[in-house]
Amino acid sequence: MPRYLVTSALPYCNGPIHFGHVTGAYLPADVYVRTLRMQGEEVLYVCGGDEHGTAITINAEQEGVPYSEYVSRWRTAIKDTFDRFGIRFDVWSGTSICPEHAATSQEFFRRLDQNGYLQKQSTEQLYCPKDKMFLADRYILGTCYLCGHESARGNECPNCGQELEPLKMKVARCKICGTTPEKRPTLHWYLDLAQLRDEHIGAWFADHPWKPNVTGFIGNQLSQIGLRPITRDMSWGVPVPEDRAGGERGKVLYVWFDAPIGYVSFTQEWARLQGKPDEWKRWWQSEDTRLVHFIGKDNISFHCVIFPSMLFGVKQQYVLPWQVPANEFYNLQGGKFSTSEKRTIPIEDFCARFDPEAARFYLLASAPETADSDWRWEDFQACVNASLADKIGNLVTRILRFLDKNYEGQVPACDDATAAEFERVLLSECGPIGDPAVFVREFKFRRAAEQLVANAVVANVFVDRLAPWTLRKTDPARAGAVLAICCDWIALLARWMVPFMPGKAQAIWEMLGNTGRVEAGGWPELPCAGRWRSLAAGQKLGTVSGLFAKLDDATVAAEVARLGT
RNA sequence: GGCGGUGUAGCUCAGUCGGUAGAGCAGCGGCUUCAUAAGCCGCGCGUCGCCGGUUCAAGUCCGGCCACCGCUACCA
Repeated sequence: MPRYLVTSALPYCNGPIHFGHVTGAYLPADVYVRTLRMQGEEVLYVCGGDEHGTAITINAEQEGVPYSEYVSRWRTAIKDTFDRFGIRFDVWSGTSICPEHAATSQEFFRRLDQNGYLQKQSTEQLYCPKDKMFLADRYILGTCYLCGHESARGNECPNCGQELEPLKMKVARCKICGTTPEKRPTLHWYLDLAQLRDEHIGAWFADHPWKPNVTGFIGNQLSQIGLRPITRDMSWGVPVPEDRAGGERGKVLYVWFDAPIGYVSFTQEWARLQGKPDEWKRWWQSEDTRLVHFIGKDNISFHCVIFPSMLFGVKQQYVLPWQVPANEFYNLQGGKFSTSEKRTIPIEDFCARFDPEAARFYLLASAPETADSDWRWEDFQACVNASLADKIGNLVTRILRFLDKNYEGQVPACDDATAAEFERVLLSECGPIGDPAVFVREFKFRRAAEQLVANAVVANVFVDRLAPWTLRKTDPARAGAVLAICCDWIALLARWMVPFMPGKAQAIWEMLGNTGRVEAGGWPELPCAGRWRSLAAGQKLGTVSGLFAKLDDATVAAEVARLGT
């Protein structure tokens, strides 16, 4: 029996996340996890903040707050977004706060070094004598040697857009104090990716059935990889372990190296909190584990080449990724999401005026699974109004309100013979019924969302055919039986809905008069005659209310106008 | 420059191993009235970006071209 270790890309704690992140790496993972859980699979869902690196130190310094405080603030803000959208991890930590993280990252470094996969090289870098530190690219200002622009950043000129080499920069100066830096040699460690590729990773990648966009993205990158630096001169990060540092000081692991190790260290933290400190090994060092990384396309190289190389290189029986369902990019109304340029949808503001569960559904239905895609407000409106409110929501209210008015708010009786007759109609003549979980397991969330709506339509077709509002006048018992079947179908729908819209699913469950959690009964199999109904005749229905609020044209137009396009 | 992606009905997109082009939305017509004026049924010959090639047969493989976009910076 396999167990599923699911991760979502560790969000970089340097700013808010937006819908693109949510639909790219977090929401699909949450749906996947919820679905597998209901199907009885053993699943662990791991995530947390990626909290080192110079982008963070520079921004924290500009704000004049300690690094730890800066990342803590963003870690909290990002987690708040996940909470609002019902994305639930089994463990949520951060690379700068997880007690296990530094030691585990150092252990990776140590093992890779001992196994001969690291090389040391000395290079010239710019050093600020006043601040007594080597300057990372982003800490260097200077005159662009290509166009003469006077305040080019160390690695890129904002004027001519060219990439720059810091050492060639004219009139360079330290971004912190303005002092002219000097060149000094510095020693760094490099990961020998070519060796790891030739030993195992190349063949492993080639043999694996990846999503087409993953295979395409990696392309011939494997043939070009070589040494990749894994240390930097700075203070914010995991220190190079003393026993391997050879007297070198002030070196930390490069942020890209320690970040994915967070998946491991966060699992260790989770295990300790469970009171079973060795339990993490069962997840990471077992052949039965299926490791699934949900990421965006910019992270494909890391999760399909570099991190697997690290996992393999330590030679500790770590499992390598089983699937990497990478998504493409998600745009906003035809343009990129850009927080700095206000081309975004502020999460808190959105949640105050719209339904986050409806957004969950739309984000999944429009996810960039095979190509870049867009949040379009008009599409969101159509999705909410037509699919959610009219097809699903209205199905629930039309049936339950009818029962409230004419059947004392109870689930009517339906004898076996009548049930068999109606089941034949419902299951074979009212449209294509499908199991959304089949698509979820294939990482086809758009199709899964479509199938969910299609399954609701089946009941609309059924009730239209049998027309209980007419039938009731001549044969109220038979009309009641039609509605009883509909109630059972709605219960089934609620269970299928859980991974997509957990709150709505629970609401429907309770409107049917059920108690407890809707997911408690597990995942429903595709219904087959005589074996799918769950409600007892005479069950008292709960309070019926509308599930989805519709969006009017003016509201949508206002949102589009706010984007200024 | 290099790498990659996309180009299929008005719109958004599916099209697995090559074998007579599909869905949803919008639009048009009809039925129905239980329901958030909701529901159901019917209606789609579109040069599958362009040119050429392979093949009995190509949206689906190969070559070239055009258009738009992204990446080449640890920001999904």
